[in-house]
Amino acid sequence: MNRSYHHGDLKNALLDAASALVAEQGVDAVTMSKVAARSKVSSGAPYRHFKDRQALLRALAHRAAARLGERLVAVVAAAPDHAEAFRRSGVEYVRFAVEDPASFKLLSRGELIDPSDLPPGRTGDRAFVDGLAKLLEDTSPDEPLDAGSPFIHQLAARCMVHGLAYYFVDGALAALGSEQATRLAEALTHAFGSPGGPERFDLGNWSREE
Amino acid sequence: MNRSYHHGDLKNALLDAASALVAEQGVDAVTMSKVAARSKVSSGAPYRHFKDRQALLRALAHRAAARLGERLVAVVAAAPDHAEAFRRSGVEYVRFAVEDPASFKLLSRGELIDPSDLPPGRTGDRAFVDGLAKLLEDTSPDEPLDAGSPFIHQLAARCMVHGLAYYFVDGALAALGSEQATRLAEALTHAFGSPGGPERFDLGNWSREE
DNA sequence: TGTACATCAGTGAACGCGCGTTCACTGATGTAC
DNA sequence: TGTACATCAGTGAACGCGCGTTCACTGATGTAC
Repeated sequence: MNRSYHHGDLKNALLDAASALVAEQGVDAVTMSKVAARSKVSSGAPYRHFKDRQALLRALAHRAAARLGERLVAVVAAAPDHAEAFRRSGVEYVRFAVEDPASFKLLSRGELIDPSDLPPGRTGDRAFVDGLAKLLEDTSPDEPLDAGSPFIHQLAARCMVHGLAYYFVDGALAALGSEQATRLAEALTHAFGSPGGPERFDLGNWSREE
Repeated sequence: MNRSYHHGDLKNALLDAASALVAEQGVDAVTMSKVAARSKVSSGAPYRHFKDRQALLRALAHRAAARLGERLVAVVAAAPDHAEAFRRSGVEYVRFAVEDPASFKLLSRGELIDPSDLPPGRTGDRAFVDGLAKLLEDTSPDEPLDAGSPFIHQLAARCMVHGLAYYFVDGALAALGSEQATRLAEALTHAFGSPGGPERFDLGNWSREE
């Protein structure tokens, strides 16, 4: 924790600088030079802590996933029942996005997430996608899908909160301010009860096949 | 339309090449060199048709907005009533995203859209955001928002289809294939009737203050 | 406490590369008579 | 139809720049005795 010489905690300072760049200009604007300059170190210094640019971005995404995971776990733990846990997870997802847009953007870019070292909480995601795929397989393409299926229900909720978060972070609703995001998230999620399935959204962690 | 020498239609060829790059590697991967190389012309040739890189990207976004606009107009025209028009617009939005992911990605990046030269169809967007803002103002922050409001209803629908489109284009559901996107969009939008408001989603055109 | 040395974190110059953009040029096309 | 000339689209070399990454270095810190 000393900050006299040798910076003290350059690794986290670099991550913070990179995070700010993501929030301001997007993932592609994260360059080693800019990250180093923002942290007031020379251009070579980051390589003492990260093998290369990819490693820094991965570490950043990993930190983002951990932050989202912590928030969702806390919200679920405080909820009185599954239905409320599910609903509040959705609201918390939107809050996370507007309060930490850099993390949200990183998690939306699946290619940065290494599935092998994700924090607890994402276990249910692959199962959800698999279940959805199975539902699609088991239903004839000509028949409408079962609107009462928990998968359809949960998908609708996930899409809704993700879309809302997206509009606030990168879209038309950014001008409204973050408190309004929470209010709208409350309003939208109240239309959805618990599907009786998984008790969390876990939205940010959906992995993508590469 | 001759293609002997002088390429014939280089302008559109450049846009197509850029579009392919967006779909494959994202907006930031669009470089003048790569666009020129894909079109089999020298690196300076694009400057006969576009002032600079920004101009090319803007033209691309403009073309994307026009394509979405046309599709939505056609779908609305074919619908028997407002409720169906609204619902089918949502489905069409998802279909557009999976069939032309490059256009979808471009339209999601508001900063590329010049509001002054958008195709017909986006007129309602600013009104929608304004109406939503007014609803938020008129309601005390401590009171829940009116769940029956057409604004809340339409917002929920817009967020849902945008989220679904996003997951198919850039996220966890990409592995499922585009036919499944349509089926899921049908299932999700059937839960929503028309709010009695605007008869289209116009989702891709929300402008952003810069 | 004091000295000697190993370890470590940050320096700053250097590299090769791909980028956006410019520009004098060349060769095909369109037009006037 | 044929010639002369203006227009236009694409060429390819060149530029300056910021990038990711490397590396010999330096100076602070930690440790052994």
